Amino acid sequence: MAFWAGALTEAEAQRALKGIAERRYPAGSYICHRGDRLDAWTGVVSGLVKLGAIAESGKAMTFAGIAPGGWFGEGTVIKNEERKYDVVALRDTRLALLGRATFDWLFETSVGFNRFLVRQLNERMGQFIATIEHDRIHDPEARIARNLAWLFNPVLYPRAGNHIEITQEEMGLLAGVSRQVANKCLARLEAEGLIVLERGGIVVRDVAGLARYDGSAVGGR
DNA sequence: TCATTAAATTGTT
DNA sequence: AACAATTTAATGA
Repeated sequence: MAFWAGALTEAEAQRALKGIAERRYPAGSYICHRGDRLDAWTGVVSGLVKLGAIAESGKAMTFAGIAPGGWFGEGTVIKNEERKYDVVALRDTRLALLGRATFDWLFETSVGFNRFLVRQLNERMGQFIATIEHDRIHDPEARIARNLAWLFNPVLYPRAGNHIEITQEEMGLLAGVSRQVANKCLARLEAEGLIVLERGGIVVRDVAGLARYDGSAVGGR
């Protein structure tokens, strides 16, 4: 089961399990649109989803990519408001949905659950701050690097290892660039020793290096 | 186990 | 966007 369940007591975990439903989404489908009311805290069981929004200017913006083991939507559930972003399945995806009633119960009852939430919110905050600091990232290579680093955040996605299964096409969808550009950028990042490319996957050698990548580092332009 | 084929992914133009 | 090259998965002898 989900790793946050480890922070719960036996009784809490059992009740949480009963409140969870699972749904499947085919690749490319919208899980929900901005403005929808989806009263569930959502976890990625398998697959890959993207949180993002379309600005009024028409520019697409990615807030975060969520890999298996990642959970999102707690803000929407806690504040009982509409979604502030779009959620898209980048590939065939299975989601675990924790209903509002159960979420509220855990929120009121479980110390472990709240610890987990605070940790998660704090980590997200740090991620956004880092994004704002670097501001206006138009360099596609830097965007690829940042999105990759997000996927390897050890707090948000506590998987073991430094390998992720993701195609270059999916990487491009995440960063908002074409597959061709993603291909070139990844090749450069590999040349700089930050990552190693595999077929259908990427091995990260230097997560910190990716996180602070600003396009002016090594081979910079 | 090996050969053939289909599908997916990557590298280029 | 289209094409070629490469790798993997599936199938059947």
